[in-house]
Amino acid sequence: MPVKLKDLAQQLGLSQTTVSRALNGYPEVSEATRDRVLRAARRLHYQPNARAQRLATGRAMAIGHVIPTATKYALVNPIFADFMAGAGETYAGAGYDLLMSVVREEDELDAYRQMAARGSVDGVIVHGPRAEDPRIALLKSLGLPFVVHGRLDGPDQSYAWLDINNGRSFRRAADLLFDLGHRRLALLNGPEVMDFAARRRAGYLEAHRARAIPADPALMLADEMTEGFGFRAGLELLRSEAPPTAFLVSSYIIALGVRRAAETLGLSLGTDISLITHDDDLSYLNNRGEVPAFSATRSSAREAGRRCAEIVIERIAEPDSPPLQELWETELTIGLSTGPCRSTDAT
Amino acid sequence: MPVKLKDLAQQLGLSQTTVSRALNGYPEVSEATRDRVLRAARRLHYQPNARAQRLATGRAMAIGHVIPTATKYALVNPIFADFMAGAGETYAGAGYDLLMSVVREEDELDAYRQMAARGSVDGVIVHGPRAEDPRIALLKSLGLPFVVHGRLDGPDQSYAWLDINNGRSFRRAADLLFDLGHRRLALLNGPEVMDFAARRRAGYLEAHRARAIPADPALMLADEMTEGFGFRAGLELLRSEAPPTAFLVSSYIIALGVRRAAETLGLSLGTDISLITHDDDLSYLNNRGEVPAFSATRSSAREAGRRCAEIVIERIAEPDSPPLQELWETELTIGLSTGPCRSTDAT
DNA sequence: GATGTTTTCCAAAGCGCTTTGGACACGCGA
DNA sequence: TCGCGTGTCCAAAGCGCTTTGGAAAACATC
Repeated sequence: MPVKLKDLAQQLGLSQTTVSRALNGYPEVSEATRDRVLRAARRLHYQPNARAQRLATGRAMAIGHVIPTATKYALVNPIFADFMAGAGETYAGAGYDLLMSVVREEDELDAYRQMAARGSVDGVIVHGPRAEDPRIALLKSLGLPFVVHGRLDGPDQSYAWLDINNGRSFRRAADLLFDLGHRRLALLNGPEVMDFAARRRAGYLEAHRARAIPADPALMLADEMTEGFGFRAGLELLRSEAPPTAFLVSSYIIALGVRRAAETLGLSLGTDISLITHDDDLSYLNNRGEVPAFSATRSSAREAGRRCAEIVIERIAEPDSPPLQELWETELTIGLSTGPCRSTDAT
Repeated sequence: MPVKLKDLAQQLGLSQTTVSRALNGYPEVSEATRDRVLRAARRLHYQPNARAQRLATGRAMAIGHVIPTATKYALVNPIFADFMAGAGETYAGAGYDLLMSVVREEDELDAYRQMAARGSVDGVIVHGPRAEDPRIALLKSLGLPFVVHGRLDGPDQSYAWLDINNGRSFRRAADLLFDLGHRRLALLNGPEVMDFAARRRAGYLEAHRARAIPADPALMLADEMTEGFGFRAGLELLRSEAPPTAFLVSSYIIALGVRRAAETLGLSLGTDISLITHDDDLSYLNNRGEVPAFSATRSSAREAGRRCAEIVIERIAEPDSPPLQELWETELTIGLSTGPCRSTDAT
């Protein structure tokens, strides 16, 4: 039987009011009694009942993350764990809980509605925005504070988001490959209904346009970001009539597949062909070290999680403040997977 | 302003009691009025306030997952996302929320204590049990229903767990490699303070003992299950005086690193050297298809998540029932990474 | 028709906190 | 002395549900 506020008050010969105020740092209580209260609370291992607190304050002290358990565009992807870990750290520090709701894709919007109606969270983080994503409008109409990890074009641009500069990131990566003499760059992208993938493609195309190099549609593939996709696509492209000399890929996992394909064909990354991947700096795919295995556009998913959590907490505190929007640049780091173009017909 | 029970009752000209009972399926209400109530609830989009419900019922309707944000033995590993997705599906179906708490490793036990004391969850799932794990004893003393994903030896064996047969799994894999003529098997394991890793090592050793083949300590490595570990260890072992002809590795991610090492040295998996990995059947590392890339001991992390969630929900419903313990066998599936031993000195 | 029994509903008391609207004591200046 | 602010504290009224302990009505039994 846990000790409750009433018990504590009784022990101290004080009212619940005073004890509550003492614990919550209100000024209407003398330092002497506050001290007494805190001391007793510690001694009796008093922990306020979360359920009661939430009802009384009308706040859930929780942030929601809705994860569609999709067959397509699965969010159950490698960056997810790191992002959540980052967000979770911030929540813990701020006294918030992290509520994760895994739902079928078609129930996704309902999940948000329900969170709002039932009051089980004070705010949410929106993952993986897609083109024409209905979630922003919904959340606005629900009045539920939120922040988007990523962003999206659309008529209404007044919402909080945190994104990396996907366009510039891939533009720069493509530029680098061009500078190395490559002319035929394959793009292995994530599903291009996802906003981030669309922007990366745009950056890739922009780099071509800037140099008046035609972009070959046959070199631009998009699919789920699995190792298998990288392998199959890599194999197919490298065996084709006019193979690419370099790859620009959207995820480390895809890159691993491409490397397998290359090595299956006896080609070596960094010498025979070049590759630059986006790298979410995941804890279990460490691409650091003196010389990283892959040249990469790097941005930490974990750091993004941390910051998104901060932003949503700020928005809960001040829902009417102008929405924060942060665009992070990525680091373009050179690793072992890039080198000058060797192909004879490249020049 | 959301519609609440009181409003609904007023609208219907009924008491809150009756409406509540009608909604919650109690028998003390006629079918006619129940129907009327449900209809009105739907029409007015009534959603019971979760906070109030939790306080009134004394149940949190949430399951906790404590994730230590460790530098060592990080749980932020690839299987995590899939496991959570599986568990989340079950929770959603049963009306439970998933509460995730990311804490510093030294605060881990406190996180459980707090969950129990504050009543923010009804039960927890314990991840990644380690040797002499204090969590089981703690949770028992807290009276918080729980299930362990994995298991561990210890004096008190009466707790619920779900584990794969790590010992037999690696025993069988080693046997297969022996049958293929290999005699020097490298073991690239996870940190052996983790129970699963210790059992895999035991299985590996048992296979050696059964054939009276000495196990070379130089071939047995354990570390964080990263791609980098696989690469470095693979490189080092393959370059050594007496290299292994086959690898037994604890994670797909490690296996990817070993493959990189092998191919860096111009060796090909399945012909020059063999490899069997444990495969958690992760959605983004699909090792299926007609012939999988890796021979593997396979068991779905997602399925495990689903089942663990079911078990913990059962335990919440009946805390005094005898604890369920499930030991799953893995599938030993043959892929492209295994073949007969070619080494001349193998026979 | 009187007496149980069952069905159907309700008023009110929680759940364990926070917060409102005083009450009381004390010190201060007028 | 009075009045007034100020610093401390408290009783009680929420928060929005569930649940207890009836009461009234409807039905069955003799």
